[in-house]
Amino acid sequence: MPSRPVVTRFAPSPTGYLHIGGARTALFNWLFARHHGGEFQLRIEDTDRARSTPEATAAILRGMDWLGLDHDGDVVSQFARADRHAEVAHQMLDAGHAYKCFSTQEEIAAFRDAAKADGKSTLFLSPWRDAAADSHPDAPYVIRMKAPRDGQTVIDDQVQGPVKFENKLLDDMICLRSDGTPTYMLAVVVDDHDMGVTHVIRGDDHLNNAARQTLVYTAMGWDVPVWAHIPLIHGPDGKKLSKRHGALGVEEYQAMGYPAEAMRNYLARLGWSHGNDEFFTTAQAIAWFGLDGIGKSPSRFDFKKLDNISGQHIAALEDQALVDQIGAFLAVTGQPVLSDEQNKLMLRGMYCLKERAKTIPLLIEKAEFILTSRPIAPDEKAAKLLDSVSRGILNQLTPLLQDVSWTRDTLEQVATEVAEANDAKFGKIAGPLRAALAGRTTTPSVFDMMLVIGREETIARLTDAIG
RNA sequence: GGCCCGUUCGUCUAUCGGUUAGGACGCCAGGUUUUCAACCUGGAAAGACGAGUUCGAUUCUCGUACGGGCUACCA
Repeated sequence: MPSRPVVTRFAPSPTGYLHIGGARTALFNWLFARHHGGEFQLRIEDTDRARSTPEATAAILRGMDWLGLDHDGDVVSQFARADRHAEVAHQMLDAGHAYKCFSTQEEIAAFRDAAKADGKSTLFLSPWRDAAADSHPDAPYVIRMKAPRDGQTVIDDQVQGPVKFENKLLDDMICLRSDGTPTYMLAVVVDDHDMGVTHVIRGDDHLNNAARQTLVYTAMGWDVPVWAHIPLIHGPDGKKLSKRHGALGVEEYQAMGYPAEAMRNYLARLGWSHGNDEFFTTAQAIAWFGLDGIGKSPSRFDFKKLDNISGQHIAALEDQALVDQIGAFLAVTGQPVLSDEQNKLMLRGMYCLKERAKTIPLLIEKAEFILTSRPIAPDEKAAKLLDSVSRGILNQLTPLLQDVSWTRDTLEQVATEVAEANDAKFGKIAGPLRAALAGRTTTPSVFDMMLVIGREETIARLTDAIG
């Protein structure tokens, strides 16, 4: 293994939002770099000018930022390095590793159509590969790699194992287009080399490309990076993830209220494992992550499991961190943020909220009794519980609350006594109490609510309900 | 069509020739309970198929089937 420090990179093309598969690829690269104390770099592959947009770049950056995948150094624009790519293409040309090809796109397309019709290989063998310079016409040309026609190229992939490719099946890929711009195939190699990338961790849709790219490394005399091609994430139906599966962009997950910590945990677990560990912190993931833990088969995205993991993280997060996350969530989703007073109450009540929510919005829903204010308008179900009999019992309870010590034990004792005095169990008055305090039928424990909002507010709400 | 990769409970996965094939999510049943959630106990649930190697295959090899990827002057 090289003694060079580990350098990984995530290299998305800015043609849309950061999708969930890309996010996982980024996460693996990030975890690997952090595990080794190396660098994680970000490169935007924007050489396709027609499809690249600054909006997409911004969305990718936002997604990375939300997931907490911080990169080292500046964001590299592949397009900005076009001159360097052209330089390398010409170096290969000068060294005899590449050649000028004057075949037009129409000629090549016609060849392929014919080959396809005949059921023959569509591999295009340029007639210009060995043409003498004095036979070159004065016409536009591309620079093609002069790939070896014999032997084989082996990709020693850290996930897939050794993969062999017959060189005769590899085409002379275009490095520089006829307009002088570089192709991705060339640019990716030049950039990875120049950026000092030691480990290329990417989707296995690039596995075939790795063979042709290896040829460029070899031609230039550069070190070939360590390859790790990870399986793609599939949709619930096992097919390739696509828009019809919904929720593809990471920002949508943010908007659904999954904590970033939970997303990192779930995404890491998708295709990577560390024994039977399911729930872990980011710090643990960094400590444990390695290429040998990556599986070889594609995995499917499962919201049920994400929900579960998310719930565990919410329960485990610090109260203040959760209050902060609620604030961030509200801001991102364009909702009014909480007042200082509400935040204070949220912090005080978080202990009885966080054990029961799988996502941030669910957490907010459970906190309705904190966020609401008098007079409380009970919803339909709650209103039903506040019948005359129940109101009568609450009327007995309310004055007793005036002087008891405001602790869970005494509140529970008083409530139970009132219930028994009415020949009922506590369960009988829990519903009406809940309805009166929150105006809802699903809330935290009634005693927890009383403790959080305090004696004065409790009595006021009960008095309102008694009417 | 050609090349490449993959295939363990419904899902995510453990297993690195010898296990009653383990865990998690989900599901079902029961328990607890102050609604929801949580929690506790129990349960159903898997090696795609066929050969071969071996004393012994989920594990190694080959074939088949199925799924996926690539096959652009896209990335």
